[in-house]
Amino acid sequence: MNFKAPRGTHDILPDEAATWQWLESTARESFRRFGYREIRTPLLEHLELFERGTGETSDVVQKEMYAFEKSDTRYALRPEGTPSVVRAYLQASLDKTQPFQKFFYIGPMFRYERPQAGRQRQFHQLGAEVIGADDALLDAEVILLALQVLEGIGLTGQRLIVNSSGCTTCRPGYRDVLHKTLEPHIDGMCADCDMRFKRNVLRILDCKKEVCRRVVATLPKITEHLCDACRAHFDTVLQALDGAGQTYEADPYLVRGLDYYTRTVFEIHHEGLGARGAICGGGRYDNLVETFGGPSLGCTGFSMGMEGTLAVLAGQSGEAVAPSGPGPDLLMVPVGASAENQCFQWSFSLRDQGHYSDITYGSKSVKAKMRAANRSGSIFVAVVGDDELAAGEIIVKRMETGEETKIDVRSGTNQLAAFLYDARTPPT
RNA sequence: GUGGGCGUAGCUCAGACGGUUAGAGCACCAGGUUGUGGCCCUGGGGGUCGGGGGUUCGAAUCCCCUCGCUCACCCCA
Repeated sequence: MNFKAPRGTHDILPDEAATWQWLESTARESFRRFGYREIRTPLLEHLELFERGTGETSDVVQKEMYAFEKSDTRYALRPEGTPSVVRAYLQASLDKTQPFQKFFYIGPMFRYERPQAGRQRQFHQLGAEVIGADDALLDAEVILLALQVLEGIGLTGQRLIVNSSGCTTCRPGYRDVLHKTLEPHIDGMCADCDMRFKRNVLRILDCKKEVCRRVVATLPKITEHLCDACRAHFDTVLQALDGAGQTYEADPYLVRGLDYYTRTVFEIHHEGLGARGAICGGGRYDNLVETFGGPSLGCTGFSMGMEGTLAVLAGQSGEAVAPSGPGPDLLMVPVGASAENQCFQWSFSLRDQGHYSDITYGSKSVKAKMRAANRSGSIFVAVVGDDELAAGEIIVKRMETGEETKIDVRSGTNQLAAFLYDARTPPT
């Protein structure tokens, strides 16, 4: 083999594609029930969209983007979906015509990282975005929606973690408090935290090193420093989750990596996903529309990693999660060139009449073709040679029982089609 | 970008104090049935032992380099 798929990318072969389609259709049904409509945006965007949207200080933008220049224009393969959705919303002037929108998307994203469990360079996300309202209930809605998708595919054992990250009014104050409280301890903490102390103190909160965790445990919590509006917003979210009977863990040290988050943030974790526990994350981002030159509009949403979700599900159920597709209704095994041509035509005609019909190809023995027919999962198989052509009738064999039925084909496939139709219609 | 583990047939793996022609199971193909599947029997194809270099009379096996996969860190879905 001369070529391999690039590192961090992989093929989804037909057997596996069935599982993906099943995940997608299950998610689509959840989106439909919640009133979210699909949006499809380009995989290719202007680099600046993510620099300003996702945030110049985020690692995603700083070192993980597939960026390139063509004819003096800088492009990037999208590393996430949210900025594109907001851009599309504004570009279509929806803020002026129908400002409240619920979107969902499903598709590939690209980040240049070292692959590991549940993480690829081309990976797939499904997600939802609500633009145009600041109701706390919508935060609860997208959380419940994300959980609904996971329930829909039968996943169990997921944990919901929620927090508020404040807003432009109260977060700066909390940041100062953290700086002051951490100052005396920072020397004893890890090198990464030393960096975070200078660049983005909040990140220190979710450092996993034992030394740092001990210090973090003594730090003031953001929930104690929220402004009144953020406090009330967060309480409403939690009450809505309570009301829906949804359990959660309020973790005051939950921090998210993208710059645009305000107020509600959440993650859904699952222990089946190795070290990185989050299969889904999201929250509110009330400043992004304005950042892109639009009006001040509240937004909230989530995105879910599909590779990770399927990996966790596969681990849970042991093996394949979706059945492979059914075989043909009728598979014809032609013997000889004229039979092959006739079977080809009959098969084409049967398809026209709504049946999944096919013929075996290749110059193999009948025995070999029957083996292949058996593997294909065909309900009926018919061996067709000169005798059948001369008699004008073929013998279809029900593979499961071996039962054989003669069918007249002198006037084409009508009787054959009717037989196949009856065979799959349960008797009344 | 950093660190650990692993690379032998399509798959799962044996073979490792260096020693004939590198094996098994599964899968695949063919025959046993001149035109009938599954089960069974028999046979067959398929490997530059990830790649390159070195040590040696001799390397899948020892040494060095390299590539790939994988897990973890960073970060994140």
